[in-house]
Amino acid sequence: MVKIVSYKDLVDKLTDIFCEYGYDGASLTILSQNTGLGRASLYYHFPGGKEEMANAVYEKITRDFTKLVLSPLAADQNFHIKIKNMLEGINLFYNNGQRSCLLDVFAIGSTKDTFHSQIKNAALYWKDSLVKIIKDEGIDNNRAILLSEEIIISIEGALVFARATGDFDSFNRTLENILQSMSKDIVG
Amino acid sequence: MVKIVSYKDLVDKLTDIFCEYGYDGASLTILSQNTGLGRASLYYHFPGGKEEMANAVYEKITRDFTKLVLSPLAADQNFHIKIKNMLEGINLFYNNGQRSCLLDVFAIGSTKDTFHSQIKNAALYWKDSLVKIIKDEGIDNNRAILLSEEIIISIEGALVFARATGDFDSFNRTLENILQSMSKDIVG
DNA sequence: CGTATAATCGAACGAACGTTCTAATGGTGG
DNA sequence: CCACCATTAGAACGTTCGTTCGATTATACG
Repeated sequence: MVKIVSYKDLVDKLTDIFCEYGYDGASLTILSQNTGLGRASLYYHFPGGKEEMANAVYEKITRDFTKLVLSPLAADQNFHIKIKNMLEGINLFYNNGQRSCLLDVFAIGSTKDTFHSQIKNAALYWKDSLVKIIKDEGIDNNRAILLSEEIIISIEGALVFARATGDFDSFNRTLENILQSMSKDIVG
Repeated sequence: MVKIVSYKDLVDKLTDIFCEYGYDGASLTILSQNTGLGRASLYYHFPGGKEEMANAVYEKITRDFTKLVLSPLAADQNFHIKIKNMLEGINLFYNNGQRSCLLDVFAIGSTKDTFHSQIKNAALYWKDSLVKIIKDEGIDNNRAILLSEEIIISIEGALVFARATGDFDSFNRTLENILQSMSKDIVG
């Protein structure tokens, strides 16, 4: 277990806890025990309580996703590099498929109403970013949309499958498949 | 809102509630209000309390999934009919993609430990069933495994994407794509 | 070194939790 | 019509929830 020595470490740890127990399942007792901080200490860092902790975690996730997944797509590089970097970002973001719960945690339970529109926007922005760079390769709009959705669907599905079966290799295989099929679809 | 007049209706309603709030988020107050039954009445039908309610819901889901998705794959029909029937079963089971939370609910929070091995077994059995009928079409083992995983991953990913974006048409499109790509992969 | 402030903690709060109790209904067969 | 049992429900149970309090310990700076 990683010792918590900074605010960043604390948010990281909270992320893990919320992923494991869900927002509603992560009681203050659990949060206290798993962080190693007393209940009151958690309230020192997050005066808004559990809700503020969830916000901090979600903001961190959003920052990471933007940095690791979205920004590579907007970089000034050729198509294959952009896709490749995005997939590597996905792998980092989801920790080789072992952190597949990041979205589900906020999409279910008490946090659903709070974050649903944000999750929706993120998903659509991700899709639009893909559509854009695929169209830049000369693919027509409708087909670019379909390909973009297929990419996202494959990634999200691979996460679900990996978590359900415990077979995390399949996640990496899926990412490789996406890269290869993109080569065929775009170049060939 | 559908009036509850039978035990089956009750379990159906509980399924919806658990899907919306998650297991930990679905308090007895919520369960009571949304079913229209008093707290004690719920305990009359489920003496084991909330845990027994979750078990009943999970058993119902398992029965439905077996009937709608798995059994078509074991039927005595040709390959395309089997895949087609399975996809139609998926569409019924997930209610056109609008009930995408069925697994997540039990995969997160307090119910995780209880149901994880069962979910894993179901996923692997689904995959094995697909591998079997694909191999029967003359496809070698490794490729059959990859195709089977791709099918499941596409379905699960489409559910996640549809829920995130609210675009449930994409779910049906994905199911159609699977059917078409299967035609190409197997026949062609 | 002393002091201000950052950070910690266990104890205790009211509210909400899952559960159980006791009593009142509803319909069905004698 | 009555007796019976399936089914209902509100009130109260002890427990745990998220939150706050009061006070103690570390850290940093003049």
